[in-house]
Amino acid sequence: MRQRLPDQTISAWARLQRASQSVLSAVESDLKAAGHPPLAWYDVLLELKRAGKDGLRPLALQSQMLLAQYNLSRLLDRMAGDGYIERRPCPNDGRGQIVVTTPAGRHLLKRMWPAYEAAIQRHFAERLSAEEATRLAHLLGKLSPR
Amino acid sequence: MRQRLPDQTISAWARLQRASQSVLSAVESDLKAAGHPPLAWYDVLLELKRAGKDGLRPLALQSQMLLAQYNLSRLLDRMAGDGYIERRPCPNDGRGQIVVTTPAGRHLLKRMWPAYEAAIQRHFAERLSAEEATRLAHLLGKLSPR
DNA sequence: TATTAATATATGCATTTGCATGTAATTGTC
DNA sequence: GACAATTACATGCAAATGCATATATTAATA
Repeated sequence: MRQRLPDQTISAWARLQRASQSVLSAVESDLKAAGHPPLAWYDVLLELKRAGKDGLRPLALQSQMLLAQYNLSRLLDRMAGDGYIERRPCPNDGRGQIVVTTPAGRHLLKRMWPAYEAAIQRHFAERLSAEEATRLAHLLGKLSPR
Repeated sequence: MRQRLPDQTISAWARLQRASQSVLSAVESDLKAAGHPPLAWYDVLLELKRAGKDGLRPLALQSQMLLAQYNLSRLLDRMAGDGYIERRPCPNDGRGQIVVTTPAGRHLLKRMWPAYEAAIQRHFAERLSAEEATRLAHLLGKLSPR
């Protein structure tokens, strides 16, 4: 321990816990109320869409989403079980897979967005000015890998 | 849906998810590596300590920690099982309880702090200047209840 | 003051997470 | 090019979480 933490730091830390907990669970709750699957499903589908035709290796999804390997593996199980994604063998690497969205998955992504956008608006965006959002994004960017 | 979300807002939102996930799990992991219970245990003990001699109703802890009622109930089960807290009948309200720390609980709070402080330093504080921490605290404060 | 509604907390059961480890393929080394 | 080490992903089992509902008590109403 090099030095005692200053009060503003402790306060920022406490608020990070509270704010993320509060906003994330409110958004999750709105999604569920609209009859949709959890946020993580949306995130997976979005990453896959961004990745395009070739899909993504689970490994890449993992580091993008900061999800534990076994959690992603089971999340993909569930999403594949519901027909939203497909696992394909990876041509370059026999151990790996390529994950791609199905048409149903791409459709789900579209269907979820209105509820998701409204939830972000209600629980997050509404509480910040444009400038505040920019500053917050900048500060939070310092806290996660790359 | 009143309006499309601006890009900075979406970016801030995405970074809130990533940053909180990244930092919280890193801190949890350091605590566990040091042989300590999860963060939530520390939070409970700290709130109880702040509340002083009279302890707290679970209801109060719940809203302070933004924890679901059943989750808090079971968290208290575990902590009581390990002897860190005690549930006492509530004099004013026969339905309720008063939760207080035991000596072992107060001791745990002290023992956990060095590892916790170091983890906050390493994964959070180190990445922000004092001024940035202040600004971050201010912005995050807008996002959670009161 | 019965009776109904609301509140505080607990709990059975299904789902999810975490941990440890398994399996199969690939890479590195000699 | 054989063999050990590493990597990618899966999985059995225990713990935690979420959901629905139960139980006991207090507050509200008629």
